Amino acid sequence: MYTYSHPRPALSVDVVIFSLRDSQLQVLLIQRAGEPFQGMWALPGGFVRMDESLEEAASREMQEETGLQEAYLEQLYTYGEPSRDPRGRVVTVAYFALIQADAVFRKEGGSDASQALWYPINTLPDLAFDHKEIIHYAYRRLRYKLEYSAVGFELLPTEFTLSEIQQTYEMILREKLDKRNFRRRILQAGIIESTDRMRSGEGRPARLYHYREDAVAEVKARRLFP
Amino acid sequence: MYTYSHPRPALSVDVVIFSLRDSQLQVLLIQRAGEPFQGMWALPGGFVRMDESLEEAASREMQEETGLQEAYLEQLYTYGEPSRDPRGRVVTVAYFALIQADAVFRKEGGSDASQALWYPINTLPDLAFDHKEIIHYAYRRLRYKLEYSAVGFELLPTEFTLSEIQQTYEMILREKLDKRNFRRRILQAGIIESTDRMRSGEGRPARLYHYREDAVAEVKARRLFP
DNA sequence: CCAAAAGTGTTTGCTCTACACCCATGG
DNA sequence: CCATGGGTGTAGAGCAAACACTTTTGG
Repeated sequence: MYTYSHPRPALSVDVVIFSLRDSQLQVLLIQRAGEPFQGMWALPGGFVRMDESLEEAASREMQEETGLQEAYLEQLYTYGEPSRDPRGRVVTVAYFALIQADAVFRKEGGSDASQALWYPINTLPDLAFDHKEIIHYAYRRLRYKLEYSAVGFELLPTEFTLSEIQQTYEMILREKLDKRNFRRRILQAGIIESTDRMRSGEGRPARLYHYREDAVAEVKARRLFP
Repeated sequence: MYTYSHPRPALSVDVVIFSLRDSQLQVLLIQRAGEPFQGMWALPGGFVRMDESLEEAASREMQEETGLQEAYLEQLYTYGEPSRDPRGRVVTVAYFALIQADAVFRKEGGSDASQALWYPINTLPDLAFDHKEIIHYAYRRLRYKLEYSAVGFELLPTEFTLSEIQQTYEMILREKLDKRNFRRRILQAGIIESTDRMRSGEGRPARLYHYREDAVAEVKARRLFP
């Protein structure tokens, strides 16, 4: 069943890196230096090395582009259409990553990227390969997970106000939420704790909260047939 | 960024094939003919060919083992730990498949499998590679999807009674469901239609229903923060 | 004192859950 | 006529949604 000498597809990882920047959900893209799709934008990614796991490869690519090692990282889907890369067979394992808004970010791209830039999810440029499809799927998964898990906190700094969480949710879900219901729910869920610190800005200062690492925030989906 | 001459992992697909047999959820396994793990049981699978997509490869493997081409097939996860295959680097894309209970089944295994057998999900034998982990993840996903989608119908014959659906759900979820609530929900969901046919067995004959192909049965998960 | 954002409860409707008896058929 | 599984409705509890005003600070 398993043999050793046969033609093999190349195997790469691509990472959809999300972050909140300028009050928008943005994706990190790099501009392609060479052919094909020269000058077009693409997801950070590269080939999987023989001695690293897929997750390590994704983490390494992210580190190379952003300087960040610690982030929420989740495998998304594996794309393997024979025609997805014009140069030959390349199968890619896509990951999606969430970066905290206050994380340090190394501006200049990694070794092999000519340029790295953040793009708002709603105004993406033309993308190389099937990367547009990958990003849209990642965005769909993010919205979906937001509804039944606490993944949204991965995008926030370690301390945040209730209004900031709500804005995050509104931004990603693209809908307005009721302030009182939102606060009641999130507090009842027991996944955040209030600190004794406040943040001053315009208007009345807001209490700062932080995410409870030990929180079990998975919520059972409503069953079709319970 | 992309180059062409570099060592590449081998790429395979493995398929977790579920079916209801003898009123139990069962998985199709093959017995390994050669080393490593000779004589142990494993998932049907094999290498991806250069000219086929991943889904085509999974479908082909399923066809070789079961004789079935038409089935529900969904990509599950890609496993790529460098040490998962003792012979070298093999990355595998796992799929899960659901086969209707009344589907014709070619008993003898395919070309390279010495033997193929159905095992109840609760009494699996020792498994080669990381296949136990893969099956458990597939089972978890199946249970999960059952709760918010109509995927359960993929396991049923084209016509079925309400009791049969309920038994299917109870079997997979491993819990007893209330008959009246179950029936009300499934009928209100509008994903099945009654026929004018009945099935006689012991006791009062039961009305037969069939699945509406055009049904939109995804149910919004209960939101943590709506 | 005014602008800006933070913070706070209650009512109403709907959905989920629990629960028990009669019906139709075959032997 | 009896055993077997099929089929049916309702009341109570808990959850989700809608909704507006007061509080605190900085300028």
